[in-house]
Amino acid sequence: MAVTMRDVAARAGVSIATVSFVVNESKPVKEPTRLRIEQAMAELGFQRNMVARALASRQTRIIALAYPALDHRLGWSIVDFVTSAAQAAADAGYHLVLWPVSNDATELAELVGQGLVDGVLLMHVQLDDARVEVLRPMDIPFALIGRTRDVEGLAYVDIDFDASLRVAVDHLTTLGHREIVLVTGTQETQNFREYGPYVRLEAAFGQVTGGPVLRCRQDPGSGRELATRLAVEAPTATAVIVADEAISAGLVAGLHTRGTRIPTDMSVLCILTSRDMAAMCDPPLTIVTAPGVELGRLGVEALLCRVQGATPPPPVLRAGELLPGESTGPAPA
Amino acid sequence: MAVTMRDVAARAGVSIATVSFVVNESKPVKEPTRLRIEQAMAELGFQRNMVARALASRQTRIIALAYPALDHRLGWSIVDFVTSAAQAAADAGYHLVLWPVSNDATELAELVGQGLVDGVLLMHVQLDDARVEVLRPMDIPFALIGRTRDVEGLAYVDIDFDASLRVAVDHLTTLGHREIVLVTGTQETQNFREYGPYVRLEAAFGQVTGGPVLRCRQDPGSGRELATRLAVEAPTATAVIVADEAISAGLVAGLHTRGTRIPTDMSVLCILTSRDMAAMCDPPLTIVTAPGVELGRLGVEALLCRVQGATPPPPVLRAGELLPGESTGPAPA
DNA sequence: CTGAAAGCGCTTACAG
DNA sequence: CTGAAAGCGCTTACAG
Repeated sequence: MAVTMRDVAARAGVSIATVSFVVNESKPVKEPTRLRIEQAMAELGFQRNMVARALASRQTRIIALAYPALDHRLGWSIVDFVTSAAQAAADAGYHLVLWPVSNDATELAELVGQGLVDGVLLMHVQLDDARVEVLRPMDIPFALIGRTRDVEGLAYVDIDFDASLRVAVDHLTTLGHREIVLVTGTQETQNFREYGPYVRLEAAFGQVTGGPVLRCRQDPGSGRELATRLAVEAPTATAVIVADEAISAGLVAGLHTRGTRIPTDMSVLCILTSRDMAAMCDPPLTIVTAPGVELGRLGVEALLCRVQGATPPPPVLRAGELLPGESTGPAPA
Repeated sequence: MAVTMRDVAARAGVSIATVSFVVNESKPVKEPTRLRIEQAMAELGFQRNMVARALASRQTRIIALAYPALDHRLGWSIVDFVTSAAQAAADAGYHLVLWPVSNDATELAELVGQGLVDGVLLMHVQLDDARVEVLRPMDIPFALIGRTRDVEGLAYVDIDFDASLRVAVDHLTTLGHREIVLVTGTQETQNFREYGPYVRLEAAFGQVTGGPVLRCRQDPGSGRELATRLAVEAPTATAVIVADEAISAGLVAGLHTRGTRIPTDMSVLCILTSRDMAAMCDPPLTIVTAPGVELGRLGVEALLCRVQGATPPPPVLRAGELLPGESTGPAPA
């Protein structure tokens, strides 16, 4: 039913090999021959069968995005990230398939063993990530969005947490704040520990300020309750840096409810989030952006370099940038 | 390098056909033979090559989720939806690939022509959707999340907008509100017109209340400005139903800034959004939920019925349910 | 119940 | 520059 290379070859009076050469531009073909073939293809509406091509060439041109569907709450900025990764793949002639895999990683091995994908992109990487150890010996190219403790030999793109955090702290200290709290998310499940972003932000925060860290479940309801905890556990703090989108909006709402004025009584800065998120709060939040769109594209590009055997690009770290809103102001006297 | 059926067959002393029969359980195989084969598979760590299987069986077991990446802003509830669709596909032994396609639909025809997918799931359906017309004659199964004006012969799952809106309006009228405004999003691009959800909500709203409709760009910043428009264009309204997540949070923040008290001066209800979204606002919003998780699963199931040639399930409409928050209250006297 | 063989629609050495 | 042919790793009538 579908038009095959055989049909095109017959119509153009050539062999299917020659058709393949022009379709793939894989070998020079004489002008007149090429024109005949191209015309035949156009007339018949030929489209090459990707599955057959995949089998013969040992390349599916599909890459997988593995994300731990169950073990970690997906933030909203994930939308930008995934969209941009899918688009970057499409631009390079690849397809992106979504693999919701549990973090125990055996599932990942099975999936890879099916031979359906040319490479795997891992997101939500933990410091010691079982998935990396599974993939390493499997001779399938992979790249990380995020990074493990030991990144020797790995292809990855990640946020520059040190720089991002410094941007946030600098902004606040310039405003006169001396007692700053950092809020990160909790590790929620057995299979999910030592999430890179939290560990690295906390480490950077410890170095720069030595201030206290509060951990909070990653949902707006818990963020709301955090307003109370903050008053109890860090009564003298004048500013808070929140490292999770879901928490921050809830926190702002919770502070409101308690009658804490932002930024008069308390400055709030949300780190690694989006402009839209900022505008949703009242007052509009000061944020340090999450480079999600950029990381999606860079991650796919890094992976495709490996897939295509090109020299892998050096690992990339991207810092977020400060977008001043109205949720931060001078420290109270 | 990889273990093939040929290897397994050799080791078990059978033909590859027989191996295939046990792998697929497609024909009865005598107990002892089956055991030998299963042992051989285990010893060799055999996994069948999905690409070869796809070529031979004419089924890739991949389904595509086509979403208009550029023409429409993705809401946050999309995360639940996509995750649930991917999971439902995985549960049924299928993979979900993301296709960011422009709305002009020729791209879609090309992608389908590649023979990579067994079926297509369309989201963000417009009343007259070019993609549906492209797909109809292409003898590839497809299903819609949402629905066109004419649904004759189509497989779809959608929100029950009439019922969902009625739930919202009932809640407000019970509280004594008589002047209610509906806020929907704008159609932003040439390629994107008459978005089903807005058209249907507006129609239902017209029938039930006859009240005014305001349209707003779908981002929190515009939602914020909407607070002012509301005062000008519907000065006597005491309640507003907002049909977009991005707008609603901005609106609440904007009302705050203007000094409008919620719900004392104005009740705000967000329709078709999530519990998390509700908790992010202050006060926590009263909402009618978006059945995103459920629709993701149902959409995949409807599509797979068609793919597998089963009798297609009857179209499903799901209403959201009311989750009372603190953003709605008695109408001011 | 099991096997030999054709075939899915391509790609890719190898000849010429 | 072009073609005949093997082969990618399976599935599936068709025999037996």
